[in-house]
Amino acid sequence: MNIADHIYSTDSANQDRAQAIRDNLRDAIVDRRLAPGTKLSEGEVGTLFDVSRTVARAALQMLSFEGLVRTERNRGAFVANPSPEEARQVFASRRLIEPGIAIAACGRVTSADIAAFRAQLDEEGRFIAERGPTARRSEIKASGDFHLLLASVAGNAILQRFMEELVARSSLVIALYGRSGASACGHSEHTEIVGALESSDCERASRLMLHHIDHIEADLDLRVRAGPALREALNF
Amino acid sequence: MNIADHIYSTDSANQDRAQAIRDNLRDAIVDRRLAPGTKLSEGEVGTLFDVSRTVARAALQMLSFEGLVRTERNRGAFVANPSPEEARQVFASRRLIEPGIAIAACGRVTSADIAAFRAQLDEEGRFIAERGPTARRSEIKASGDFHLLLASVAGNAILQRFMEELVARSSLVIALYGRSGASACGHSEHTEIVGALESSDCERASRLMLHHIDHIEADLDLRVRAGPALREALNF
DNA sequence: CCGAAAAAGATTGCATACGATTTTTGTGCA
DNA sequence: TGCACAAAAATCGTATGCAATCTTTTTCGG
Repeated sequence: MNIADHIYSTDSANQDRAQAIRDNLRDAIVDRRLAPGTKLSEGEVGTLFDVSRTVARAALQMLSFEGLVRTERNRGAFVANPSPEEARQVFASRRLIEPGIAIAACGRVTSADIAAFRAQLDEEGRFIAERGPTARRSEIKASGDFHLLLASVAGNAILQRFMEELVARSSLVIALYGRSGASACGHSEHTEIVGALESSDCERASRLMLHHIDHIEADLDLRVRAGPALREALNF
Repeated sequence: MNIADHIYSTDSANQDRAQAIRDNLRDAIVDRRLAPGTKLSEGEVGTLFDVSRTVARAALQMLSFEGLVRTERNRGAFVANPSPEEARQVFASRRLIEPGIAIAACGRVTSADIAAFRAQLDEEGRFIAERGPTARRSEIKASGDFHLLLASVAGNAILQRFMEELVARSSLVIALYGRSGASACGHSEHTEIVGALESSDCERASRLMLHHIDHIEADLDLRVRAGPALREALNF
């Protein structure tokens, strides 16, 4: 049994190893342990997870589909470095989809779901209270998980997958363009949304979600700067 | 210039052959030249397109991500056979997304776009007038292309890709569960939507789109039947 | 000393090879 | 004939090898 197996046996009984590697890399990207622009060479990924380039390549292809890595022919794969325009499109998509997801979830939410939401909110709160970069990462991830939980409650597998992609890309965007930690604010908004769900006020849940997304995007600084392009050119 | 060109010209010149094979297979699936449940073996696809299994496998993996192909470990890839529940989710997703796309497109549409829409509608009309299964296939494809054209006008690459997936899956669903050819009706609705776009009546365009999707779904017979499961069991 | 061309090294794209698993075919027995 | 079981064929999952392409280093002329 190799290292990778040891790590991921608990994670999930994924059909193939490529998917497990994909999940792991995605977490690393979303957590910002892998900075935008970082090169992900097939060989390196392969040796890191103790698989051949074939499998590593498949994992990178999956991430490329999700928009988390960008591949250039004969050059390789890099952690995506979304432009301000892409960032705007991500949030435009979320503004379009998530209020509807909130309504759908509101119509199907059970008491067990509410309990799951409460647990999720608690975890979020814990990470916000903590200090340090690790807690910060966990906080971003937990914030995204709230939206994914909502999507799963909505009961539409297709929309759920779309949301997974949008949340992951949002994490990248926030990492790149986030100005402050308006996270506490985000947390209170999450709490409000759960409250609306609990009282079956679907219209309110939808409206709160829309405002929430607006607030997240308002915290971004999407002005074009030379920074990212330069860093990109220097292959950093 | 067809829709596919329209979509991918902006994206990038096709990176590799796998993508070309993917496009080809997708067309075949959407056109129903490949029936749901058909086995797509890596070797067969490879020899058919004169590439190695490696490349064929990559193409099948892409289709699997789009939901057009279902892969089973150690068994292979099959053209997707969406269940009635999946069909409902596809249309629920479209009801959520496409009215918003119509509004976005309405706010950005140019006279050149209108001309493209007119050409698209003309082509649709031609296929409807013709008889025979080939025209029928082209008609379904043209109908989908209308929605993809609208998505491209909306100017959001992420939503555009979501729509590509949803339209492709819709074609599968219609092929499986379509009752009649309410296509003429669909055509007239497309015409109306273009009219709304032309007069910049965004609210109306959005409303017409929602009704249009409802009409398409209303033409489906989503009752569960033994048929597909049996055919599936027989590996046909 | 600096810049450009050339060689060396690294990395990707793709094909092929081989073990593992599944499916099909063939055979013996009731 | 019909069924269980084993051999054979087909197919998949994965590793590895080679050519093409890109990147880096070295070398040489100015």
